[in-house]
Amino acid sequence: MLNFSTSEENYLKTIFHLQTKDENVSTNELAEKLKAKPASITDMMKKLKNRKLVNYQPYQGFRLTPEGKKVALSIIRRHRLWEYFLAEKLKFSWDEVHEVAEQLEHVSSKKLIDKLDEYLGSPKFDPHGDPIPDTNGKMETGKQISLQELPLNKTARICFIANQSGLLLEHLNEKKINIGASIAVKRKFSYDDSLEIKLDNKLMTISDQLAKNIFVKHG
Amino acid sequence: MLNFSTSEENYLKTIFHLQTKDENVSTNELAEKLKAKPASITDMMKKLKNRKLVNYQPYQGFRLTPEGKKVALSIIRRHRLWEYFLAEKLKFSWDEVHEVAEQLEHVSSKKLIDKLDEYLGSPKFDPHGDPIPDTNGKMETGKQISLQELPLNKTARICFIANQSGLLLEHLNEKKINIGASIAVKRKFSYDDSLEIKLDNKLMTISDQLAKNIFVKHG
DNA sequence: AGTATTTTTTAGGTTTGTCTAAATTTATTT
DNA sequence: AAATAAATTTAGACAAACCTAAAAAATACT
Repeated sequence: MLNFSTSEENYLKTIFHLQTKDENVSTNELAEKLKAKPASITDMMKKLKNRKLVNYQPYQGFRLTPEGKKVALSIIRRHRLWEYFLAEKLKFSWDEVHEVAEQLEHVSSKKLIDKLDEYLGSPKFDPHGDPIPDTNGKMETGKQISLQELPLNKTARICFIANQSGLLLEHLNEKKINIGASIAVKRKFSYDDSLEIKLDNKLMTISDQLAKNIFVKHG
Repeated sequence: MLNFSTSEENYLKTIFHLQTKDENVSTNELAEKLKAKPASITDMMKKLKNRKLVNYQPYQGFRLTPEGKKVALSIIRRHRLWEYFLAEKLKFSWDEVHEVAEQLEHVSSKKLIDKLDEYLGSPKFDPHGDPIPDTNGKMETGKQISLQELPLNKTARICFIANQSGLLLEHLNEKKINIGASIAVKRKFSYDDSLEIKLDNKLMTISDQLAKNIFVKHG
């Protein structure tokens, strides 16, 4: 894979996040996300079109080519792996990791990212619950959310426990709450944000604190 | 501390490495180190002089101001901490770390570096044996000498391995001779210049060839 | 000291990525 | 379908960081 400038990488990454199945990304849309002027977007689109990273026809918006998507995914991979590293190893809080990862993601060394991934144990989700693409750009579908964010009566699967302290794990064990289990939220009590959940056809109540550390995926 | 461009940071860092107590750095000297043309150096010196980071008089060479030195040391700190991280945690070999650290050193987040330092246990030497400056730019100053030059019974710390070949590293590994270890020379055999050394309270004999490649610092 | 050589600087140009302002195309409204 | 508004592109400019070639200063050499 060739080398790209920080600017090009940011454009590709942002287009990836903006584009949907059927709709092209518009110049103004991208300009706003990147905090740049529309004229700058047009300039860059011409360049990226030349490099065959986007499909672009004047006045018609643009989208990534398969090659462009591949590059975007590798940047997103770097970003999310660094976020994971910052949170997990350096103990950054979840809301501080993004800014620093924005810089780290542009360090281009395949070997660095592969070794970082290995060192971290090939995590599948970053600290915001977003899936981390693998070397081939493949990743889990859907976003990981905390149990607290799960809408009422939506069935989901437990896939990750954050902030793994001994006490928390012990508590989960006692309540027989395990990774992989099917779970749904039946009631939310606004007084203390505790939840009534349904697990293995059994109802129980869990605290806000606990719910925030249980991550689930739809489906 | 203000923010500097990658280019400015590379200039400051390189001037720091080139300047000596009494001699200014010359335009050509810096041009060669940075693989740039002399004209580019002059351009940048004007800019850095404006920012009061170097003392520069046309045709007279230049050197860092105290402020410039402070910035240079913080870049060197970042570089060496990342080198340590790459070698120690990601298991890069000593000769691969520099190139990647050249990129990582320009990620500017005070918090990142402080947390990285803490995570690594505030190491004092990087994988090449060079001292790592602390937050205030202070670092170990002792002069590096080869083990062959170390006086009898003086305790010293291993800080640098020269001429690192795979064989040498393997050999050191086998003898459990590591950077940072405390070491002293007990006897010198003039027949073949081999040494009897004390390492971790154990006596062993090493060849002249090996001793010449091990660098230590007093203290 | 006067000339030749080396070093350094100046002048002007290039590339990348940005901008503003004007022109153009597309979309919306009456 | 015109007229108006919005979105997009073009044209031209600018800053950073580099370059080449020519000029100027410092140094070295008879």
